[in-house]
Amino acid sequence: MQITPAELEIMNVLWDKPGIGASEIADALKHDKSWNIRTIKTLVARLVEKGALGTEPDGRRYLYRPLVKRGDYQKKAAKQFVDRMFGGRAAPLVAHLADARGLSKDDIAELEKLLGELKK
Amino acid sequence: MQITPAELEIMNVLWDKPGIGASEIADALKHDKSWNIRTIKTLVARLVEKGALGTEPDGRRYLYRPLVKRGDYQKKAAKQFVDRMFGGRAAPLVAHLADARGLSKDDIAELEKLLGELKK
DNA sequence: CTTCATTGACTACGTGTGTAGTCGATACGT
DNA sequence: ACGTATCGACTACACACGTAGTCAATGAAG
Repeated sequence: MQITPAELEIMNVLWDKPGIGASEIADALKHDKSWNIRTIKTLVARLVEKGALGTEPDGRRYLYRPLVKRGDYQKKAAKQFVDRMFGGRAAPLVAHLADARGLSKDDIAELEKLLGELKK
Repeated sequence: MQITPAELEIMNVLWDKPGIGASEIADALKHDKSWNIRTIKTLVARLVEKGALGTEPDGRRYLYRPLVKRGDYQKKAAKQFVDRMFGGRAAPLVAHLADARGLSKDDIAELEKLLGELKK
């Protein structure tokens, strides 16, 4: 189930707020993206075709809802990315994120907690 | 500087062994990928066009060498990926990797060391 | 009821990407 | 010297992707 970057924007909206129609998706994206409603509908249609979204009739329109869980997709994508870019090693990835100031103090604290749990 | 997944395979070979020609790249990839030498040459040509690879004549052929440092590219790609998939938060990414068994004991130890340094 | 907006279905189109073929020049084996 | 393998340059082509237009039906607003 390949989801492209543009499609992912749609998925993110629907993961946050499942069961809305195309125009509501457009509203949710209006501030970050300046996508034509047509563009959004095309992306949604492709996601339905791919099986990433399910439809539910609501009058003369559809409501959409993710069929893929956000966490599942993230997990798969993360593994793929690390495999491709870092030969499967996670540590260098984290090092780079730190270096790119991608890690806040909170992140670091969270990671420490995580590692504590993993060691058990 | 956009590098596609297929192109990245080429870059990985050249980051490991800079200054080789197209046929040596083909040799290095022969076991994992079954790419026609033409395909490899096309990918290499595109990378040269993009400025990701430099050329150096060697008789009637070229030797290639990365103009982009592996670490720099990894860092940029990592940041992009985390932004897109996790809204910039690294911790959930690491959690997913752990869950996908993408983290070995060594990784965990390495990450702990890393976090120790980051806290300073 | 007429007009206008909105909807899903279908179509379009430039660029990117994976995968490779053609061609003319040249090096290499015999 | 001659055929063959190989090189770089150029070309090809299908499918993916971002971006949007057309069309016929339908619903909403006046």
